[in-house]
Amino acid sequence: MKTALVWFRRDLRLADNPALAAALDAFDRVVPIHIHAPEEEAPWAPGAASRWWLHGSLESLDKDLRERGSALHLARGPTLEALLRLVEELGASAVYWNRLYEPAITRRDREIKRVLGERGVQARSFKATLLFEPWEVQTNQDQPYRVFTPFWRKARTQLQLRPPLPSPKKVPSIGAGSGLQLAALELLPTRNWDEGLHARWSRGEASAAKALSGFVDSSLAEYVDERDRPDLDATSGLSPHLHFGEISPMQIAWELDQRSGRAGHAEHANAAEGFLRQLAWREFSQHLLFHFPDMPERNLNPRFDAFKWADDDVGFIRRWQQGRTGIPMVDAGMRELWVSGTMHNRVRMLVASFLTKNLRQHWHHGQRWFWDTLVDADLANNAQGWQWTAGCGVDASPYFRIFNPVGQGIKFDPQGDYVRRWVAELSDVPAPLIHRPWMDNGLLARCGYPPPMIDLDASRQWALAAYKDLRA
DNA sequence: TGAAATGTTGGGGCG
DNA sequence: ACGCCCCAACATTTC
Repeated sequence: MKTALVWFRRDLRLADNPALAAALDAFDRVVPIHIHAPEEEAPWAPGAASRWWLHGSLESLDKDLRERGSALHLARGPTLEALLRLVEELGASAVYWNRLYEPAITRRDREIKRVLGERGVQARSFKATLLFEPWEVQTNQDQPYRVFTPFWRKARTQLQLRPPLPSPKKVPSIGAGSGLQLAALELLPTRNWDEGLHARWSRGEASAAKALSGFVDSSLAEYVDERDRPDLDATSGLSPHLHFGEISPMQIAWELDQRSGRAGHAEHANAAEGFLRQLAWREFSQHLLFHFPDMPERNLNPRFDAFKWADDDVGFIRRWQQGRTGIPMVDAGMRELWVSGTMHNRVRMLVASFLTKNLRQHWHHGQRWFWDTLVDADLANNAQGWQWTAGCGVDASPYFRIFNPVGQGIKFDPQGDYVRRWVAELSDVPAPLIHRPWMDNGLLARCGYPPPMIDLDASRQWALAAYKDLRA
């Protein structure tokens, strides 16, 4: 009897899982394992919202495995020691896993591969998490890309769709005794702040598939036109599912292609292409992080190191975090984040612009808050997004691009429904005033809503001046 | 994946 | 009919 371990990390699905499929092909017994070792990802160990998601996703995977005659074996790190112990205990001759690309993880996994190899244990990793591995897309001079559009132009020509691997009907396993209980990982909050998360999200592979089909059925056709509208339900909501690998980008790309091909309408194809382009941002972020591993810590554009941030202002940062800035669109976004663990992408850009430009607080503060509160917190996406808005990234928004949260509100939340949904104090304010309630004398006091913590126009001028300094 | 300031154009009111 | 002005709409420039 030949036994393999399949080491689940952020590929918490059974369908389209190349490591699992390959192990099932080649071995008599396959033991699915997950090793809890957050300290190995320091300083970017998963935040609170991510841990909440992980709990549910592991629970779901375990249930799906049990329906197939197996179960998820949980262990605690250090990962290498846990793997060696399990290999020994189970008499396994191989460990299979799907690749991740973050610096701390690639470093660790390379070492694990080396040690397993030395001990005569076959260690194989697979491509599963991305459409393009970071080294697969290169300029004609064999360099990594730094700008999204040329990256995508090149990658698009290389995209080879394939049908997703089917979910195995059975996972022949053996009891891998003495595993940990999920509760022992202590992933869930001790204080009860996760009601909003439960209300918004269903975790696990089946929920991910449902989110995809729901999106494709009801929103894809309008995606290009409506994806910037936080007041509408126009986005896919797939990002946390993707982050934890409950669904693969290939499953999504394949489904999009099937639908647009079948429908045969140009607009369907156009919508599918638009969504694929958004998926490509995720690929691009991973590409950048792989080639520029200090992206989460350091400005990709070193000229920006000289930028004069305002002194850290804990009071400012806290008001931003709590959604008490007095700017309705900013507060709506920050409260949506706190309550539901997510924020509409356009609003992410706008609150980030507000923190880094109007308040001129270092982008690290925003990055860290998002890291802890987003259920889709992803090292590459998060770092790339913050560097983009702050203007210090390689393909960054130019320094003078400062969002006006009032203008953004009027444009993308025209009736104010988004603000009313998240900012209870403003629930009775009519559309013309909703994005600038301070224009009506006495309205703020009646609503119990704070005045703007900062003058938008003056702080804009201030930021422009600071950024101009940098250029000189 | 801006916003505001400035420039240009063209239609309509009006003497 | 014509020129003039106003101004909205759009385009371009600048930060």
